[in-house]
Amino acid sequence: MPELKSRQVSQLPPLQAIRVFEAVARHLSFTKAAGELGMTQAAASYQIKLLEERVGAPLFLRRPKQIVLTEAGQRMAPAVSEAFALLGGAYAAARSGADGVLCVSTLLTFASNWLAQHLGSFQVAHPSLAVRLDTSNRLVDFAREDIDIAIRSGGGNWPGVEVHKLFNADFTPMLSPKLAATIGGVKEPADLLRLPILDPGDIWWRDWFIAAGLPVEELAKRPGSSMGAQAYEANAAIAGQGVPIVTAAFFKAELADGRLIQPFDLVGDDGHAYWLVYPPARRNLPKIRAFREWILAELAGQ
Amino acid sequence: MPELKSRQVSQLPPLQAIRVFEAVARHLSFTKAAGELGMTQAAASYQIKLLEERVGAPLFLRRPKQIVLTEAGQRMAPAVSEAFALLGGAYAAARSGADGVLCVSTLLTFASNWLAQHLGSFQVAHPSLAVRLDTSNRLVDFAREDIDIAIRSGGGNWPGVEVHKLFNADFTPMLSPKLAATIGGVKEPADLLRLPILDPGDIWWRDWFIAAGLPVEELAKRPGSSMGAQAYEANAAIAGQGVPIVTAAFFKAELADGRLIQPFDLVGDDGHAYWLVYPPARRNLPKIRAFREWILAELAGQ
DNA sequence: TTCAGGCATAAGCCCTCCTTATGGGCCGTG
DNA sequence: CACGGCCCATAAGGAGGGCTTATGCCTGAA
Repeated sequence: MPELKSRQVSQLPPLQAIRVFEAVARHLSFTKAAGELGMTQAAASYQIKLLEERVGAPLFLRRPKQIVLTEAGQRMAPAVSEAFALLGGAYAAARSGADGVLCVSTLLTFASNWLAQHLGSFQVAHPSLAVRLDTSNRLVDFAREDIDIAIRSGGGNWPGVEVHKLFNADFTPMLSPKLAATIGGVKEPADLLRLPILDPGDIWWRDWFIAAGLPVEELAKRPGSSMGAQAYEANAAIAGQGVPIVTAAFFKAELADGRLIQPFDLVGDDGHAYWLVYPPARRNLPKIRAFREWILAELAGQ
Repeated sequence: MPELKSRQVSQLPPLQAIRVFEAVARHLSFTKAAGELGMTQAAASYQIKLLEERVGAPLFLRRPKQIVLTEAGQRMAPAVSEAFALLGGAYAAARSGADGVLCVSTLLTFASNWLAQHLGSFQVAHPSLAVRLDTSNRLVDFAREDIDIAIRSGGGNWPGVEVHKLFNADFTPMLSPKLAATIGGVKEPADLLRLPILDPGDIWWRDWFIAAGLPVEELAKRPGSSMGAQAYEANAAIAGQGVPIVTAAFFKAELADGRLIQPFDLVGDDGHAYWLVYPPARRNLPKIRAFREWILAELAGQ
């Protein structure tokens, strides 16, 4: 469609040439403008000549020691400068805006069990970065939603995204030291049978009982009450209300300060893990890099 | 200077990509925008992807039946549209402005002897074209002065300009019929010796006297009074005050209506001529073309 | 007169950007 | 439910725009 093309071309000037014109008009010098634009004087000369032919009139008068704008050039220069200022502003705004807000899509579990406790340190480290959490269990599609980076749980084999493993979604019983003390300490798995089990219907309990050699039937006898989020169960555990089976990695802080204890090294593992994922194209964006490095360091450093 | 270049590039976006972005943002469709810009959908997709990588954030969310602007895209779109409107306006203004005013540099002689009588018909034929005359005898340099087209006298061999010969700068005596009648008509060159010679010091008289076989000494005896412009001498001649030697082509109208007569076919010619000149690059500009065609037709048609 | 600064021009090459071709996702309809 | 249409993404390939280097010209200053 050469016709359409030529029509369009005549409506709007060659942009590269216009950019050069703007610089030349500001400096009133081909050489200086070329320097500012990072190109040679010859290139600037070429572009101006091109533009003059398109406009149909000279834009500069070549005087010995300097150039001056022609009437046509004077008409064009102010508006062009303003347009470029606008363009530059918009671009910069989009760029910095892109750096200023980080949209994290995260699983509910991860948000309440881990991010809630740790995000503060990220904010402190990057005060200029506003974090917007988008909490849902959908598998976000970076092409369709305005999301920068996400936490997913699963096998880690998603196409078209860059992934970093955060930790395995393993599970093991946890309880408060006080509760353990009520039965003289928890020495072996069977001791758990003498304590309240939180959410005994959880599939994880079943797996763990099997791995630990405990009778699965015991679980069925217990009163079932699913709390949903691990954080709630953990709180109940801290309060001494019973023993949940949870992902230890979520509660490193509680383990560290003694509010909770992990009585056994035995952990269940269904092969799933938590992953940090983002589009490969944005791997090196400052905010992506900042979040990635922070979260990996945070997990490694504890 | 790769450093400078990359710095610059990061300050201002890739312009072609921005132009595509503007169209896409307006249509909210890659395909339609590509159509408007006279390129393929693939090209639009490519440019948007490029821009998104530069900005560091997606600008559009790809939804099934249509695309929508992301937050970053929304921030950018209005300013970008405005900037392009500005650019388009400035460009159009420069373009049309370039077509609206025609600067003609002309020799004093030509202006008063020919243009003054004829320019009116050009104005009538091109009412939207304003003509600005720049009258001087300098040899204008199109690179240094804001001139569109010029009339020059000389050999016609100037480098770097396009030339059209208007007519030879020949010369021959002219006089009013009444003055001729006072001596019973002018039949042969020698008859002129019985009449007043206007500006007898003019080199043209000398040349013509020699060509006509008249005694050159006669000229020296006459009272010298140079009037300068041929138009003044012609007026004096019409008033019957004497005989000037002038370029016949300037006075076709006077010859046609009988105010002046050219008694002899003998014309002097020093090889010079009047020429229309302009930069080759502007050969096809509407206003250049209009003036050229008009002046050539005007001279041919008489 | 020579030198320095600045623009124009020519030749040549690289890389951007566009095209064609193809595939995938989602929608509607028969 | 399958099929065709619409729209966008991607890959490969090619043309030409636009940059660089090299050189020349002009002018004003020393």
